[in-house]
Amino acid sequence: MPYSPGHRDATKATIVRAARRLFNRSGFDGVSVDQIMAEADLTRGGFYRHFGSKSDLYAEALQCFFTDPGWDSNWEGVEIDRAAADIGPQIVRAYLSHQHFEDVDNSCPMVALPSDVARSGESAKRAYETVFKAMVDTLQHGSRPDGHSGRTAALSIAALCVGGMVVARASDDQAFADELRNACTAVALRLGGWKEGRNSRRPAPRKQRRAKPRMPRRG
Amino acid sequence: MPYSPGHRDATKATIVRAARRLFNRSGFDGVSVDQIMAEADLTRGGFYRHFGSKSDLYAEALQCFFTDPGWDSNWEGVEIDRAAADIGPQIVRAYLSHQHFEDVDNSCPMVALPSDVARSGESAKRAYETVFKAMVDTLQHGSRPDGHSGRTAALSIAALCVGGMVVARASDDQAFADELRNACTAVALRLGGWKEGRNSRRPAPRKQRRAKPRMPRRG
DNA sequence: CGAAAAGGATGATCAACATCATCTTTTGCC
DNA sequence: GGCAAAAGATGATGTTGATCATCCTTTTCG
Repeated sequence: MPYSPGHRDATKATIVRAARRLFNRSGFDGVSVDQIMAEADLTRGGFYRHFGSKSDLYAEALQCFFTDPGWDSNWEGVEIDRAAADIGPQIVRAYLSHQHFEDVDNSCPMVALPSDVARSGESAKRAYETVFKAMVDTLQHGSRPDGHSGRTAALSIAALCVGGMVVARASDDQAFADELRNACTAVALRLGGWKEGRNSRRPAPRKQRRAKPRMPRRG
Repeated sequence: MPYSPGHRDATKATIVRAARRLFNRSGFDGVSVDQIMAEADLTRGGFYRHFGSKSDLYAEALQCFFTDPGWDSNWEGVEIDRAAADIGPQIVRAYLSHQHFEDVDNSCPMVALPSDVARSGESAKRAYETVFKAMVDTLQHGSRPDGHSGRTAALSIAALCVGGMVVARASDDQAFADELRNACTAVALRLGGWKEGRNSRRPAPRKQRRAKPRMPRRG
C-alpha cells in the first residue's frame, strides 16, 4: 500500500477546490483540464485517475457552504454561524453581500454557474438542485415558524438571493448592481419576517453581526 | 446598388435571431460561427461582413421582449398586451410560465445566459443590464402607485422572476422546478400588490397545490 | 535495501473553431 | 443584355482541448 490512505482523497479534494475556483471564474467550457490540474499544482497526467471525465469533476465542484461541511472559503469579513438562531437573516445578508459579489473565485457556484448547469447533464443539475434545496431548508428552519407559508417564503427568499446576485454579476453598472443587491436584501429579510414592514425606510441593512472566532481563513 | 436596401438588415436580423436561439441553447462557447450561419441558412462566409466578431453578435443577441419591439417569439399560449393596465401581473405570469420554462430556444436571454454574460465583456453586460432595467421599469409603471416602495418592489420582482427561472432551469427534478416557479409567482404577485396578501381575511383562494412526491434520491 | 503498486508526467491523437483571404453569385441600374 | 458592387461561399491557417496509452517517481512494507 504505497502512499498513505488519505493521500488520494486529499489530492482529489485539492483538485475539486481548484476546479471550483476556475469554473466559477470561466465556466465549464472556459477551463481546460490542464488549467485545473495546474491550479492544483499537478499536471494533466493524473486527472483521469480521479475522475472519469471533466463533467464528473464538474458535478463535484458545485458544492457550496450549504452542503459542504468543509467549506472554508467564507466571503471575507462575512461570518456565518450555522447554529445561531438568526441563521436566516445571516444567510441573506452574507449571500447578497458585497464580498460575495466581488469574490467570484470563492463564490457559491449557484451564482457563478447557473446557465452552465442548465445546459449540462443530469449529474450537474442534480448537484445544483441539492445545494439549492439545502439553502431552502436552512432558510425555512431559520424562519419563524408561521406554518404553511414557510416553504413558499423560503423558496422565494432563496430565489431572490440567487437571482439578485446573478443579475448583479451580469450587469455592467456597479451602482445599479449595488442598488439591486440592497433591494433584494431588504425584500428577502421582510419575506422572512426578519425586518420591519415596508414602511421602515432605513438606508441600508448595514447591521453586521460580530464574528464569532471561527477557524482562520486560509492565507 | 445591387441587392435591395433592406436586404442587408433583414439578413442581419436573421442571423441575430438564429444566434439567439443557439446561444440560448448552448451558450456562447458552445456555439460556433459556422453553426449560427447554418441555422440562418447561410454559410460562414458572410459573417464578418455583418459583425466584427462573435462577441459583437453576442451583445446584439441578448435583446428580449422588453427591449426588442420586433420580438415575436412569445412563449406559446402566453400573450402579453403591452398596453394593458395589468401589464405587471401579466409579465410575472408569462415570465414564470411553464411555456417559458420549456421553450429554451425562444427564452429570454436573461434566463438562459446570465453566467455567460457575467464572464463576458462590457458590451454584453451592458446589453444584459439594459434589458433588465427595461423589465424593472415596465414592472414599476405597471405596479400600483403606492409610492416609494415601487422601485424596490420592481427590482425584487424582476430578480425573483429571473432568479426563479434560472434555478428552475438548473434543476433536475421537474416537480421541484414547478414548485419553485409557483412559489416565486405567488410571492412576486404579492410584492406587486396584484394578489391578496397572506393576511387577507377572505377565504384563501382555491389555488390548491398538491404535494408531489419527492423524487428518489439518487435518481 | 529492493520490489510492488499507486500516483504523477509526457507525448500523441483526433477533432473543433475563430478568423481571414479569395473566389463566385446575385441584383439593381443603364 | 451587361456591368460593378454587394453578398455569399469555400478553403486555409494556426491554435486549442479532451482523452488516453505509456513511461517515470514516489512511498510503504517485507
